Amino acid sequence: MYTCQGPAPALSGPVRQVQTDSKRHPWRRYTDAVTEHTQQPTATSAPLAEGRTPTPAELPTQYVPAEAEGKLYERWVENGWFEADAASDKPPYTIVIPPPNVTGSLHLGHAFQHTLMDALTRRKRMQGHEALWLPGMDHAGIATQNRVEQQLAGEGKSRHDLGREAFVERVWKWKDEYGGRILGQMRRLGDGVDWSRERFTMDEGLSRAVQTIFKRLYDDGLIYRAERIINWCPRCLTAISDIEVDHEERDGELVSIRYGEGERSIVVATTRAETMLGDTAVAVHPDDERYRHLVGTEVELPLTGRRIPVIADAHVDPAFGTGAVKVTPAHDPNDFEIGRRHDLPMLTVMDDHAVITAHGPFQGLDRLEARSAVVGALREQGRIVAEKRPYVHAVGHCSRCHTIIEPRLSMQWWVKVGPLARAAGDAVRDGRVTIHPKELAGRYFQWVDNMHDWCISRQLWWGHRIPVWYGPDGEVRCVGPDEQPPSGPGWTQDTDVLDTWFSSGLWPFSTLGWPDDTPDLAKFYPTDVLLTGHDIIFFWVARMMMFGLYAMDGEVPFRTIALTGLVRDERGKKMSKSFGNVVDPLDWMEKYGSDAVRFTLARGANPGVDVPIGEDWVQASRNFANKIWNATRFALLNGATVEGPLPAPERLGATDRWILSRLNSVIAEADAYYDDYQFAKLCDTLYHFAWDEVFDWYVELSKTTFAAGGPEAEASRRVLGEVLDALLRLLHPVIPFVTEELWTTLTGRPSLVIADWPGDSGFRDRAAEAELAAVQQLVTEVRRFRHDQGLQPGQRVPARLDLGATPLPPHEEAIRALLRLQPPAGAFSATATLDAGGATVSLDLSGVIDVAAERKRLTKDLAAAEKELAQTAAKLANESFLAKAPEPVVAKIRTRRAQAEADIARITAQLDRLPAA
RNA sequence: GGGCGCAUAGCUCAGUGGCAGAGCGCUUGCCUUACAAGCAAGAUGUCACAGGUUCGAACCCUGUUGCGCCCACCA
Repeated sequence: MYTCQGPAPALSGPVRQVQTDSKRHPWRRYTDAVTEHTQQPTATSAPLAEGRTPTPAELPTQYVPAEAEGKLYERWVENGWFEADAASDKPPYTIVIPPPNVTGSLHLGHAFQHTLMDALTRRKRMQGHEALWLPGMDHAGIATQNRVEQQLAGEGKSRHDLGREAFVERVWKWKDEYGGRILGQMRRLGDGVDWSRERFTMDEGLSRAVQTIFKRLYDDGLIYRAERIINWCPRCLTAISDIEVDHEERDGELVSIRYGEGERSIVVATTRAETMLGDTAVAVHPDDERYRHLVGTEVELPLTGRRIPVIADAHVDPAFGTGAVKVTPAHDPNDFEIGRRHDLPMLTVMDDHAVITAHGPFQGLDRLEARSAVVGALREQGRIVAEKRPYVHAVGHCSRCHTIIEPRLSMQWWVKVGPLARAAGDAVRDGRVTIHPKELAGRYFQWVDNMHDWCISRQLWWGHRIPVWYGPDGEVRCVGPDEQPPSGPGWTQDTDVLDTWFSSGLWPFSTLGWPDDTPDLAKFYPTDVLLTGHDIIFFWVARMMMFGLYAMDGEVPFRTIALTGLVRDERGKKMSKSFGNVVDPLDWMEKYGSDAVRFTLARGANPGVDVPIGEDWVQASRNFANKIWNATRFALLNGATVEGPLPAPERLGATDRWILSRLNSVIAEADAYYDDYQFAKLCDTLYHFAWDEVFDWYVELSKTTFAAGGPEAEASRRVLGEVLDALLRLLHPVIPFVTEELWTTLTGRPSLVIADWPGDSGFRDRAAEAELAAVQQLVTEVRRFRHDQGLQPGQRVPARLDLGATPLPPHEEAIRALLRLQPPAGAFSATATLDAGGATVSLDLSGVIDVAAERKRLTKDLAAAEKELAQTAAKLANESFLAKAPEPVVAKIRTRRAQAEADIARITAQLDRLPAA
């Protein structure tokens, strides 16, 4: 008998006013009314009085997630169950959250990754680990600065009107007001993060970590300042790193220009004609016979009146274009290298805004205006040799604002990545860090093995300012966090800030208190899993590896890198604003519950593969949650219990032994899938076990057991309680809300969050499994027959069961109940007899049997069985097969042949027994 | 230019030598007292194409075609 014990919350949700008068309320209207009702829940059930058995009318038949979820989450947080204890002697399990941008809001990609991280930490917590999932946000340099600048623009101001200090203050104010919306959304999603440890990349501790590592790298010669060609965004007005440039194939125009005159002229090709204003040489390949006579001479650079040398450099590809290249060292990375090798002047002809600064008619023109103006002027002079022709080439764009990048000579700060990247590569190569799925390891190596030095300075105001001071006599001093910056006349700090990924690269240890030797750092570093999208392997993952290994004396930042795909729409299309297929997960969470969104995402999570999601699928997940709800409701109404020891197998019927055997197998499978980050298979396994085996078969069978009463029913109540208890525990990491709501009611215990993870007891009962398979086979066969014969599901049919020498006799009552068979009363005339697994079921259909339909059906089955027999027999007659195939395979084929033979005999017998039409 | 991946039911995807699967969708019947957000029964496939290896290929190999992604300083 169910009694409500302890402080568990009662089931909540609206009571559906069950309308039973089907005459006044036709069926269709009834379901519509239900839908409407659940979308706008009004009534809620009062908590059940303690110790009273709920009646069906009191328990809502539909789960309303929106009501339960917020309340449950607050309870978890208030009880401090997500807070990790560094002093605990439990083994640690740590995940740091990929810090979302402070400007961001929760999208399906976050919901997806957060679901998986939450599932991992919740399970580990249940398994007895000191589980820490550490939350926080990234200050997101450019993105945030842009946002606030936009706001200022609305007021007709620019950041320069405010000045640096006031602007940064304004960004902080913005952050306090609008930033971090995503944190509230994470609560809605159910993220079990430790809010007491929330961090921000610009908070005091993390800023100190940034300064510390900068100083250390600087002192080690791994950070330096140099003038190089960098990627310059003329809109953001800052340098950006190579990976912040998106290359897109664009139709450009390749124009050929003649430099010099007559014999001594040379034709070059370019897509950026305006850069010719900064040309300081023409380069040809050293072995190119066509131009050998020109090397060492000078040609006139049109429009400028300058003369520039023709030089030989092996970089030039003689097969491309004319084989001659104009060299603009200040505006092209290759040309810069050529210029360095040949000691050419570096002539800058554009300013920060990509406006021409070179004296002459083009001064003041934007680069694109200048491009056509320059081509026009050249054409007037007859310098355009061939008409410009279309040419597809990759053009770099700013990943933030999509402006075309201008390569530009500039003094910037750099990280020398060589030694750091080598260590980062080795850590994966020698297995100290595992990349999952392993197919994506190649992408990681491709990056760390070929990485160029990293430009880390940004000409922004929002971010960690570079801790370097310049003295009046050209001194450069890098200042550590505990040092006084130099003061006195002429000393100024570098005005640049650091790339936002510099601070996020420290995330796994800076959040734990580094550079201090904190208990958190000792307990929780290295972290266990880094779970993130494969799109930020280079931006973030590789950099954390480099910095982690460097700062933590070679200790890896995480042991496993679990890479996820991107979330797509239900047609597998990328979600984007321009397609109009972007979904706000909050909408779905309100409509179907967080559990439904979480389960759908987890169910699609094949490692490293993109995840499609559609509203229909979320609905299906909601249905699953509701199914669990109702199954538990059934259990409660029938006195399922988790109290007392599980009865010994000898005291249990085959049905109970079967489900316990299956449960333990499923626990083992679930554990394997969790450990391997196979969330899709995990969810599928639990879904089918729960729905197909427990709900559709076990629950149905247990109705008969309960009806019979006695000690077996009593034992069965305990087993049903056990199975549901374990199932709810297994599902809790993925769908924490509905499981919590049900489990606390079922068990009377405080919370699944702090409950134990179920273990595989090792109990298996193959005999019981086979027995129940036979029950299912028989029931399915007779159901099929009933359906084919057009019998109403509820129609009772007199029948005799001859269960013969099968293990089925103990299940006779259950079989009768499932098949709506009643014992024949009085005269019985068998009009149809079915065989399954050695048992026969004879039905009295009082002459209503549709013989033709059944004959057709059986004939079809017979043909299938005969085909199977022919195939298996042929195989077993094949000498080569017998000689070479492994024994289990041969045995399997033999079994199949035997089965086919038995089927043929059975079907033939049934056909023979069919009355004449 | 270099590299990686994919092609299986109407849709989205599992399956990786031994009986072709799941979810959603579809068809038929059903108010069956836990659940119509449900139950029962059912249909649906040139496993992209062409060769090869093998007793046996959706799976391994070669090629073809069509998609997708990542990297890239050839003007």
